[in-house]
Amino acid sequence: MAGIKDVAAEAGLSVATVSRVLNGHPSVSEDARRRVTDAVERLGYRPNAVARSLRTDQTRTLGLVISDVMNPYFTELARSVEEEARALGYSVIIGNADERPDLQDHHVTTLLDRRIDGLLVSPTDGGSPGMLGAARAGTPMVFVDRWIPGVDVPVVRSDGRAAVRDLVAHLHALGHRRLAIIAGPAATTTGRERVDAFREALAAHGLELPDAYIGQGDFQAGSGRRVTEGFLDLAEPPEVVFAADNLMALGALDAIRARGLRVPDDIGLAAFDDIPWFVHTDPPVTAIAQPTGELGRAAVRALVDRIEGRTGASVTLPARLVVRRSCGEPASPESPSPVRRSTP
Amino acid sequence: MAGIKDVAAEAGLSVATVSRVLNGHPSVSEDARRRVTDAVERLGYRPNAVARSLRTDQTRTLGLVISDVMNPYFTELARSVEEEARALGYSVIIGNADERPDLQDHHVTTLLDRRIDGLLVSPTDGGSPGMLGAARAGTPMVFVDRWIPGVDVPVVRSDGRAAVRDLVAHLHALGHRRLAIIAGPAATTTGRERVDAFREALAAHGLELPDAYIGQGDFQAGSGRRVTEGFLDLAEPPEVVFAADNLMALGALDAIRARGLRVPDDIGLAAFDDIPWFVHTDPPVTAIAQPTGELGRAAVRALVDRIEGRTGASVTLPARLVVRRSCGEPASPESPSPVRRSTP
DNA sequence: CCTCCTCGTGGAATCGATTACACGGAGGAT
DNA sequence: ATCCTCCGTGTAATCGATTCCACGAGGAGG
Repeated sequence: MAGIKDVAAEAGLSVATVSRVLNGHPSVSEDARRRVTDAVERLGYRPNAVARSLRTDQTRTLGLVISDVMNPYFTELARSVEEEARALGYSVIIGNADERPDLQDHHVTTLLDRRIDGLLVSPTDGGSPGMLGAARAGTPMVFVDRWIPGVDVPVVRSDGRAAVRDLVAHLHALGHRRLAIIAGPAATTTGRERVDAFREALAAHGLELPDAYIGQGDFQAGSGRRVTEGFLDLAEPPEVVFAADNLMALGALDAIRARGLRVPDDIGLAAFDDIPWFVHTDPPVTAIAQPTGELGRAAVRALVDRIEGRTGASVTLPARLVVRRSCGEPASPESPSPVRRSTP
Repeated sequence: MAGIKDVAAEAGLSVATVSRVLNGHPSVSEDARRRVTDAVERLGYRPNAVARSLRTDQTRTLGLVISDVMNPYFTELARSVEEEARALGYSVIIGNADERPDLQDHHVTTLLDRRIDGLLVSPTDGGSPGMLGAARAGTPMVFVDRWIPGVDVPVVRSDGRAAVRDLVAHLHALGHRRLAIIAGPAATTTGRERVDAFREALAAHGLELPDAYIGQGDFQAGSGRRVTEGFLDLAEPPEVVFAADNLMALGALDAIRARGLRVPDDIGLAAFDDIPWFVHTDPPVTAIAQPTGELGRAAVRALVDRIEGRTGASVTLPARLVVRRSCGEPASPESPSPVRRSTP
């Protein structure tokens, strides 16, 4: 492949001048500029990004370490991250941690070895050594969706508290009193937060959240199924199950269907994270929707701010409730709260 | 960040020896080896992959340019590609072309600029200039899922011909005669192939595929909706719609529901590409399942074979029909063909 | 006419690794 | 004792870019 030397030879100039033309440096004559661009054209020359990165100590690349690519929520996040990064002149390398701390660390170290300019992470657990090390070492970094308390890194996330309150109000208005939750891993912030918000919202209606109604999941479909089976085996099963992510909701749907039960008549279902498929499930699933695309874009902007020496602050965006039919039809036509209803 | 020189100083040896230890070169004394590993440990040294790549002219990185990350089929493909690559000691950089040739070219050139060792592509269209150039320039390359005829690059894909025959036999046995298809872009091989296979299978049953029953889609949900609306507006609408991918099936479901029609009573639906959500839609969707994970793994193996100087041949794996309820219940209890039935 | 700036350009150092080659010392063969 | 071989190690070239510094030409100002 042609190198900068070949271009210089072809243009009859030095590599220094060629480099200056390539980087839009002002002090180059119009004539030289033309000869260089012509030579580049003729040779089909493309600069070697590896060599350039070595010299300039920047790769114009962002690392994104995600908990689980197969989760549509994270897929959408990854997509918006890549879009915004591209708009800002950066590439993105995605690492899929699959909810495994060891894999997360593997990706973090690999990305650091490649000298990415900044790191976007939605941490799997309370903080793997490699990640903490990166944060301490001063690698520009931003947490997205989940974060690690006590680590001084901006967080871009959405606050589901209000939406969970809306959800509980909606369920309460529907007459449901025994509400259960399939929680995420206690080591993740989103895992804990959603349970807390749920419990709080319940309390506001004078309801309790007994331990039997808190199932421990891991954000994967399988755990949603297992936990739901446990709920259904209870002497007094819950009237509604709230899954803390969309994959566990899918598992819950599995378990319910396997028993020959029907949603919402026999048991209601709601989920955190809205996805296109929830419109088409049987029945359509009531869910809490995060502004996923906006989160991804905000995270990239915050990270690039840090990289380029600006401040790059934390961002929190509200989630909102999307009512569908999986918890039962409202008895009265009016909405239980100022909440948008999706088209059926 | 500590460099190899710092390690050499710390260990009281030359950079050459340090490098030899790091790369497991045999001719190093046990003593030197220990002193180096100790120094590495103390300094928390990690080799700079950028510098290493510049010198060795290999990045141990694969590029994967995918048509659409939001499509669960490609997500799963990407996941299996990354897994197999990791097992073989390679990283993967994913580029999302979003079914846009210009974006595809953007990613191909970016990846080439970064000097990736090999390229995995599922081409969006008949072949963008950058991609063709890469193939001609001798970049190790493998097509996955889709390919470009006339370009000498191994192809890893699945053959849906037999499964489509099974599907048509199934529909025919159910009594359906007016069968329509939502085709993919004619510029893609999968777009054309699926229509051809469908038409062929129809012919085997003495059925025709009139032009009015071929809708032109683009593998995105929106086109599935539009095409389906067209079908429903026909004086004699089809009894079953076969979508050439899962996203267009989702769109079809939208369109059908918007008219207040029911599947399968009013109209049947089948899709190419099976995904977990099809089990939970209303009703569960009959689909043709590709061995996605195996495709991704085979593609990586073929590509790495090429990179490392071995041959790396094309691979074709069969797809299979998964019968669910979206085309109607079989009148008689026996299966119409030797086909697996999924659990309801 | 001389001096001083500015501008365009080229030479060469540099980034952090790998690796060809040279070299010194130890040990075996003669 | 001499020579050869082999082994472990170090010196320096190299990969392909960027960029500091020096240099020469040409114009402005004295």
